[in-house]
Amino acid sequence: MALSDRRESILQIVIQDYIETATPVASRHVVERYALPTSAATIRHEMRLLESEGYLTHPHTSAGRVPSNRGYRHFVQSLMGHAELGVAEQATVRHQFFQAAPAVDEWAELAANVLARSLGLLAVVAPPQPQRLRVRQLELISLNDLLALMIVVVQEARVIRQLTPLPAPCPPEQLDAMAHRLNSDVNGHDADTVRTVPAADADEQAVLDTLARVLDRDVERSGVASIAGLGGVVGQPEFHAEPERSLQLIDLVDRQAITELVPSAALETGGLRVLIGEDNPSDLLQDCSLVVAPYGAAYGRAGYVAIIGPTRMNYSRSVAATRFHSALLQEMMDTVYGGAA
Amino acid sequence: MALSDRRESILQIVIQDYIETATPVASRHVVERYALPTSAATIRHEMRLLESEGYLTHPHTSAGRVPSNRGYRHFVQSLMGHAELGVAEQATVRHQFFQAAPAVDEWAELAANVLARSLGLLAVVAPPQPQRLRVRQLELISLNDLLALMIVVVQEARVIRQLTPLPAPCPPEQLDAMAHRLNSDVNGHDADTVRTVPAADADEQAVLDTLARVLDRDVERSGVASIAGLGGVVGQPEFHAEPERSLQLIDLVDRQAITELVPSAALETGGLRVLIGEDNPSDLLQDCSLVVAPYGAAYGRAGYVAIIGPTRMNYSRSVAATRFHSALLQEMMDTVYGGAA
DNA sequence: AGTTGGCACTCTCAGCGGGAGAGTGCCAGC
DNA sequence: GCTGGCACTCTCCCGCTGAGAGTGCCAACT
Repeated sequence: MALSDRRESILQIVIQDYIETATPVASRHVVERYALPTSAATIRHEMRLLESEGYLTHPHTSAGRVPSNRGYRHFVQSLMGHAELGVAEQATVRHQFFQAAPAVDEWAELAANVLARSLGLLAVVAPPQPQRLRVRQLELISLNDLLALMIVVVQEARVIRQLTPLPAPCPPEQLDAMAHRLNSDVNGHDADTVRTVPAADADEQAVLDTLARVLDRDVERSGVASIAGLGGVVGQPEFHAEPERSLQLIDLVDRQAITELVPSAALETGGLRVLIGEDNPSDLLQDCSLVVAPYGAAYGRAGYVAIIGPTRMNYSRSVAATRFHSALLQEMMDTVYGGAA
Repeated sequence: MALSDRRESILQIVIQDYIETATPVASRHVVERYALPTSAATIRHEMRLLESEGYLTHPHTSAGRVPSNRGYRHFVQSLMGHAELGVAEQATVRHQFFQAAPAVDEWAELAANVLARSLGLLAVVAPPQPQRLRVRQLELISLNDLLALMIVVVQEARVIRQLTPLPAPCPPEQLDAMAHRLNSDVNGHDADTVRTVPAADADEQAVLDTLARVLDRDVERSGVASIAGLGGVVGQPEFHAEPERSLQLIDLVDRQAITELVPSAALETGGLRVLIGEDNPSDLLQDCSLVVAPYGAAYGRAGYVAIIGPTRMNYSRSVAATRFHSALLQEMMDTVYGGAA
């Protein structure tokens, strides 16, 4: 059902006020602060109707109004408009990114930090996860006759290091020769192909085995997300009241488990999504909202930029920042790895 | 002053009981639980004397005894004995480490996680920070004619990636040739020496400049510590009571600022140290204890393994685990990088 | 029909007081 | 030097109360 213009603007005022103050907003407060040309009684009447339609709630009889999840949802869809980050802020962030080392996971780390700081909420940024890694260059460094350090540069711009035990003693020069020989055999190949390369001796076999194993292992590892802003989010008043809630969240972050709560469903749609309260798949985020946007789908399983906070978060800023960062990460990946993909 | 044997054993019982239960320990509780051959009144008398000597305190008149910082200090120095990790646990941890990628910072990450999990406290592990980085191999990958990706493998077993803009257009084959040419010039050199290498053209100059810059920058970056176990430590009862305290700590962790609170003074002595309560240099850790052990001093500024928790932590386990992990990290560095240092 | 002032009603929150419980401190006797 | 007994003190929990904040509704007004 459609809301009258006045009712919509009252809803908007209530939500924005509540987002700002975190206290239930009273009718009198609304007319005074926003200098409305009506009396408190009228606002009260409208609020009552908004409540009966499910947009607002009431913690208890003698408290002001609080937006319901439905209210937030309407706000996000129709009321909030399309905010963008300020040009100055955009420029600052861009600058930081181009200064950083050009590794997707370091970008993710940086993005999480910047987002967390600027929004005061929890930010989770995961790099895209390639389906497979292909060897670009293999180097073997002799530590002693029975132990070598393997360094693999892969086309997907990661570098992997791994210790390899050598079954038969192998002096440095021999190891160099082996690396040189193997390089042409494995160049451009992924784990499965590496497994089909024939080995000249036991040491070569050991090296090839290790190589195939780390190529598989690092596919997993490259999807690891960066998390920042825990301090900001547990400092929010909603967590202040309920310590168990904060503990759950802290534990989730500490164990890196929030990563699994960013629903893959949200990523399949391909665009930015806002999940409010019970939209959220996990019970642990029941009173929280999630803003998430994917990026880099061309480089494997898509990465994402996500913001998690209380349902009373600043959606406008969160959405703008999330959109900007996901686009920026996409752009940077295209610039740096676009040719190689 | 020396304590009588009985008084010492009572002190030990009180401390161990308090560490376990986190509740003030009463005289009657002591005689019952530990089946002492004396009456509660006697214990009470002894406790009173221990209190007058400063080893115990009293939250209020009708509460049991709680160890004072002095009490903990005495416990750590004289009462606790020399605990070691169980052989099975040692073997498990060792195994995990040799499975992992052989990069100091990943070891640090792993150590922090293992420690945090096994102790339920906050663990901070910093890798040693080399004074300078020396180039082992330089690779340049052409992204487009004006942008290259530089990959530098340094002798200190780190790999650095950085974008480099090229002032003059440079096709891929030309870039490969440049990398090949430069490799012999920079091999084994640090930032300062790289700056003295003459450049053949503007592009080479740009590459060399970038190289010198990232060598300097990554010296900083390589000292970054890993932190784990926040969930465990704020779940401790002492934090439950005071939410502001937890918030401060969470914020410290979130901003990576605890790293600066592990006092460098504690590292200069060269061995394991236990700092209890006001021993601690920072006000923010006033009610906390810190167990810290350095390692890898041969590889630059020493790294460290640190445990942070409430003063009521299990010192015996913490010290044993810290000692074991610092020794293990030392050993692993010697095995893997010992030759190169 | 929409708006407004007024007023009763409801619910929270902070502060107060008292009773139960836990432990100590001390004393007198062994 | 040890012990049982007992008074004393302090916390914690419970229920109560009064103030304050806001609403809901009604009757009157435009």
